[in-house]
Amino acid sequence: MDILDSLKVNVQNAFKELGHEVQLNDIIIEVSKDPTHGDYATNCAMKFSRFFQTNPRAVAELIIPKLDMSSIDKVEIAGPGFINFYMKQDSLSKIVNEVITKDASFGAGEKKNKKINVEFVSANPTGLLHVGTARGAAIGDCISRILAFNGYDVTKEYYINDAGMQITHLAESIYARYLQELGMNAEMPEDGYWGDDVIDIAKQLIQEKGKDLISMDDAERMEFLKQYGIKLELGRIIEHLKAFRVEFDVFSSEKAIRADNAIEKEIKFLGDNVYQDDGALFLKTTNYLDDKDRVIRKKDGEYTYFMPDICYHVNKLSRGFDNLIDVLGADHHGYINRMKSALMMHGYDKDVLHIELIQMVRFLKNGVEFKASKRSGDAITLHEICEEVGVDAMRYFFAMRAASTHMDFDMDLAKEQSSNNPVYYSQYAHARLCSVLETGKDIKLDVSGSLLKEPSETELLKNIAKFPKVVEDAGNTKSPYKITNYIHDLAESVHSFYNCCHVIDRDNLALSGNRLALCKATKIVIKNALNLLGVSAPEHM
RNA sequence: GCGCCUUUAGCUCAAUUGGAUAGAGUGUUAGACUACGAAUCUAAAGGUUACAGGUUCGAGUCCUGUAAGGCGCGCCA
Repeated sequence: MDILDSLKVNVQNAFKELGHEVQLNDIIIEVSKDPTHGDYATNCAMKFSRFFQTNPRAVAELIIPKLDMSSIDKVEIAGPGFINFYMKQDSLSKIVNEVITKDASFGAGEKKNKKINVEFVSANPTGLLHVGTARGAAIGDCISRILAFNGYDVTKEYYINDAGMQITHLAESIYARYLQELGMNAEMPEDGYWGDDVIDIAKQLIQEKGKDLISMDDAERMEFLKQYGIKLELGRIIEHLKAFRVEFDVFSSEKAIRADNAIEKEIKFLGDNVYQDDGALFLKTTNYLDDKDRVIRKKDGEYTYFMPDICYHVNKLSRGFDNLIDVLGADHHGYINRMKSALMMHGYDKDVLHIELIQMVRFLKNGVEFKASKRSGDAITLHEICEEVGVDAMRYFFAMRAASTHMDFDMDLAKEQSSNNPVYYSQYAHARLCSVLETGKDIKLDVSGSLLKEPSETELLKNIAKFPKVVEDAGNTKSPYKITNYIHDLAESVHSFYNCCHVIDRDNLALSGNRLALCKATKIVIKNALNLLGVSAPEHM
């Protein structure tokens, strides 16, 4: 049991002796920011003062004599009723051995035996991925990594919209380019895709098939072009995502979801929730969370995108997932209650589906907003920006802020800042530790940590001990930025420690062994944390 | 008009989910390498937490109202 948990249990037992049952989760132990407030503190005397009909400080007076002091050096009451803990040195320093023993698994949560499906990116395969999707890709991937580390069984999934109108437009665009490349007259369709990628596809098509397509009948050619286009576009998307260190476990196709009359069966299942009005079919989502009923089949007999999406979500749940997470752009927020309503018609709780909204990123070029669209083909691609800025910097940047914040991405700054980027601050801490360990590799490590007494050493010990709690919190709140903030704090205490404590002293091998062990433990934690963000932990920079 | 998100230091963001003197980065100013990596460190300055009320031992955080910005409100996806 780690130091924070044992303090919680300690406090819980003290309450029990006083005749009050308190939930472990309701006891908050915080790491004191100010050293004059001890190492750790709890507000529980204030929080539960109502049990005792007296003021918080008096409650603290009651609790303190009941505490088990075996790992605590000193306790004091402060301010309005905080209880500050001053820990015995060895109870803090034993974390060194624990981290080194657990190594890559330090910080990991216990197996939860729960399956979570995280769906993200899911961009239409009609062009290259642009930077706008990068934030969702980074955050979705980080959430998946964090949840997996927390002990959940995570499946990363990509939904391919391969049955809608966009794909038809893609096929038409490819054919127009194909004819043009063959020197014939052809106009691009009105809703066509003008990017260079479509021209590339047309060229490749000519190499493989020559002029064969011209003689095909319309329906056959259309079907062929759709499949061909999807295959190539999706192939490049996957390739670029892989370069961004994002890989999926499952790809689901809308076409496959629609197969076997799945939609008709679903409508039958929805039964009384479906009604006809003005020639269209509506779903009575207002019976649940929505403020408006939604059309599922248009007057012309076509289904709206909402309908197969319902089938898709039901399909995911039928595969045995306990929870679904969708990572969506904030412009889809109207979609949340509608989808939850549909799932509630299946008897699911509204919370089986969590939708993580990613706020828009505004791209600035020379200080001016840069609007780009995929259709016109002038969008900046994910691939381009990765090459210019670097994957580590990109991922760190997107993982740095809460998903709900509207953020600006300044292209010029991103490039120029590369040596000034916060990611290097954290990576440098790791590289520095590696370097020290290399220099002192002949000195025997002392994992007892018994000689670590400097304030900057204590600070470091408390910070690495906190890691499992940070991971848990980041998982529960699906907030990668909490990991990023933590890494920054940790790196700060590393640099601070490094500057005031000389690690390798050949005249004091005992102390050196202690400090090298601390370096090793810290290095492990930084690496584990960076890994949750998909950012590398270099040994040299 | 309705709904969602946002508003905290000059700028970009935190604040352990209601706790102690609201913290980091960046920018500004002043210092620190003949020791393990100066992509670093140590300081200083910078705040009426958009505004007005309310709830309580205690509010940046919760409630009500106001203002500003973004995004939605389609038988598009």
